[in-house]
Amino acid sequence: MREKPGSAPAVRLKRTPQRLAILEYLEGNTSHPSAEDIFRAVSKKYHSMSFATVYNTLHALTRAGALRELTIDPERKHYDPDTSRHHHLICLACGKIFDVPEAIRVDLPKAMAADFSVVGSHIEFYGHCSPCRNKRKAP
Amino acid sequence: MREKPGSAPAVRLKRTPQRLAILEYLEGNTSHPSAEDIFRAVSKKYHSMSFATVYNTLHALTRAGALRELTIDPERKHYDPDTSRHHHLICLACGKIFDVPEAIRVDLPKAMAADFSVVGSHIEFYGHCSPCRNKRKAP
DNA sequence: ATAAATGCAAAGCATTTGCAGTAAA
DNA sequence: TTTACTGCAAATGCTTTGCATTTAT
Repeated sequence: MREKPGSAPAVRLKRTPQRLAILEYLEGNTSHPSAEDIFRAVSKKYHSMSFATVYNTLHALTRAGALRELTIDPERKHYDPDTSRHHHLICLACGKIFDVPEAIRVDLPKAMAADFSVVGSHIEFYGHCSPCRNKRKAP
Repeated sequence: MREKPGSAPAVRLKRTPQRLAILEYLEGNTSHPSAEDIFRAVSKKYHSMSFATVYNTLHALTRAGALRELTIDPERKHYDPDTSRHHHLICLACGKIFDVPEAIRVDLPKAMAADFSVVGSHIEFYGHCSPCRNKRKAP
């Protein structure tokens, strides 16, 4: 089961320095970091940072609709500060996640459209990015 | 990082009764069970069944290309015995996963097509199945 | 003041692994 | 007989939680 979008509770979020640091790291970040990536990056400036705070902030931001949780990598969750409709490409060699601007509009086949109300969709592309493709050719 | 498809090792699989029971349960199953679902179902007949064996079998079948691991549910993996190209729909209310026959062919935007070689793609639809829609109206 | 956030450690789950015994081949 | 599989238990890794303390409002 997953979090229902649009059900942001009316909680006032406190602007703590830890949260601001996480927000700053996330701002415009297109690397789709995991919680650990975020923890490591922010810890450099903030030695007292804890995982609990990272997860707490991530959840708060997700609930507030400012962040999107990605369930692409079977090993761990990744976080995307870009909440606009777009898709992703995962390199099978290096594991990096890339943005794919939505230009593609997908619809349910007519036969199913009557039985489901679709709220959103997400495409995952699997393939190889050029650095990894080149590594293959010249090892 | 994820398992590269098509790299099935040349290991001879043994047809143990446990594996056959798991295979039988999976055969034609469209419920997209989790490892625990499978464990519970097969345990009824097979009291000695262990999780290690379930996971072991699941990996073996996945490596052999007879099974597809789904990374849709953030909580746990689900398994799909249908390895043909198709997509999925997840009900946001009940969490059930439904098959969406591929009829939709998606391509990378031209701008990216030069930088990636795409091996496959998978669409996840989010919405509500009719039972859940009806429950909403009449609670 | 007061409600929420932090940080630590412990707990929770899903999944993996080591290994001795067991059973296909 | 050889090689793989089973099942148990312990270990791992990501994520969550409880709680006393601190901090933003």
